[in-house]
Amino acid sequence: MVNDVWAALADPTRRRVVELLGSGPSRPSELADRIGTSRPALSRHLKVLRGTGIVTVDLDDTDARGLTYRLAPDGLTALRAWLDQVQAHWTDQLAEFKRHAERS
Amino acid sequence: MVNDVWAALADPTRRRVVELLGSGPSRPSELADRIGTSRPALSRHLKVLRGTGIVTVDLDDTDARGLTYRLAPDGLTALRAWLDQVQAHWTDQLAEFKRHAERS
DNA sequence: TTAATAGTTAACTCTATGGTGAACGATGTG
DNA sequence: CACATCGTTCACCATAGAGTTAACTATTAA
Repeated sequence: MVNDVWAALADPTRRRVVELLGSGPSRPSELADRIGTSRPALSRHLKVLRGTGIVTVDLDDTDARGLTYRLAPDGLTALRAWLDQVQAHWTDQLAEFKRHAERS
Repeated sequence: MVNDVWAALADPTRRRVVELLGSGPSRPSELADRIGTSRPALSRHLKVLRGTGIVTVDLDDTDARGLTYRLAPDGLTALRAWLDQVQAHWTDQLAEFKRHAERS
C-alpha cells in the first residue's frame, strides 16, 4: 500500500532510520545508539519499515545474535512515483499560477 | 519544517486534496464534495496544508464568499530533496546489496 | 430585511500510535 | 554451567489528531 509507506515515513525516528541505512547497512542496537532511542521502540519502528518493504533483514554473518538491516531496492519508488505524478499536472498549474500572479 | 510536510501528507485525505489541486485550483466546498468529507473536516485539512506552504489561498474573483486554493510552487521541493538525498547514498548501497545477494 | 450559502472555528469524543519497563528465547562468553 | 548480550514482544500510559455537531462571520439572493 502506498498509504503504508506514507504512514511509515511520517514518523521522524523512522525517517532517521532510513537516512542512516542510506549510508550503509546496520544493526538495531547500532541504530538505537546513533538515534538515541530505546531498543524496544526502535524494534517496533523497524517492524513497521519491514511491513512496507522499505527495509529488509538478514542474519548477521559473524554474530548469529545480531540482525542486519538494509534499504530495500524498490522501497521508495511508490513515493517518488506519487511526487512525479502530482508534479506532472503541477507543471501546467505553474504557468496558470504565474498568469494569475501577474494579473493581481 | 520538513517534518510538517511529512506530517501533512501522512493523511490520505490531505494527499487526495493535493492530487485534486494538482489538476487545477478549487474551492473548499468543491473539494469536500469530490472527496466525500464534511466541510469542517476539510477546512482543517486545508489549514494544515496552508501551514506547511503546500497550498495557498486567494479570494474568489467572482464570488467574494468563496476561496480559491492552489498548489504552491515550492511546496513539495523539500520532500523531493529528501528523496534525492537518500537515494543518492542508496545507489551505492544497491551495488553492495547485489554483491551480498550473489554471495548468499 | 430575511433567508441561504461559503468557510471557518470551537468543544467534544474516539481511535491510533509512540515511549517505557518487564519479560522472553536465542546466541555468545567467562 | 552461569551470565551477559541481541532483538523482540507484551502490557501499560499518555498524547496527537481526525471526525462530528453546533455556532459564528461575511457575503449573496429573494
